[in-house]
Amino acid sequence: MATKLTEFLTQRSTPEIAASLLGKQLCLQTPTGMLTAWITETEAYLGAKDAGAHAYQNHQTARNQALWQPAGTIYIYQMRALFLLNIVTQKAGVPECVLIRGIEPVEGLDQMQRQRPVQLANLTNGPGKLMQALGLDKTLNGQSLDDGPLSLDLQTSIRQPQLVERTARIGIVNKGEWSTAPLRYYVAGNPFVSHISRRRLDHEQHGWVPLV
DNA sequence: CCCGTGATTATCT
DNA sequence: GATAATCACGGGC
Repeated sequence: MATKLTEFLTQRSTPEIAASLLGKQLCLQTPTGMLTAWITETEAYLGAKDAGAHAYQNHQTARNQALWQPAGTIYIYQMRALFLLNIVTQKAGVPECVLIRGIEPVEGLDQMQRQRPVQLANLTNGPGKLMQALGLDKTLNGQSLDDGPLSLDLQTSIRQPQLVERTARIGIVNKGEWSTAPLRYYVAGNPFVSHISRRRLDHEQHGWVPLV
């Protein structure tokens, strides 16, 4: 299983990995129950060459050490009172990662809504919002998805996007070509995606291929 | 002091 | 109701 995850996170480019993470299931074991959700929105960050990345020019600081760890390492950083979740890709020493920007709740929705008491439409459609709904802080920073309470399920309850949209990454400004590079991926029509028009939602299937 | 996110407010339909 | 514009926050450098 751990081998499968390592293969998934190292055998293709990080943009390809970011796109294929859509529909995979994120799982969190909590003292009061299991929380699971499908990934709906991701962004790829391409390490030393990427002016939008924390690891730009191999810039190492105390907070971003996790980026140089092996694939499957959890990288969580804080901004304001928010925590943002990234999954480290590629072999150790290559500081690339995928930012998780949106998830669709599957299991434990009631617990998520207690931990983030807002309307469902605003529960997990943003990188800081989803971490609050999951009840996570930066405790898991530097830990692995192979052990510990947070994991990635590549095999069960997987959904297939009908259409994956690509756009520039959110909030990367004045960074030249990196500001426009199409490194953000999301499930078209899914309501649990940030910065989307409510008018174009798929209210029936949420943008997933229907299960037969 | 700069930065991006989430919340609030304003404007249009 | 939906979308755009504006505000506040607080950690990192």
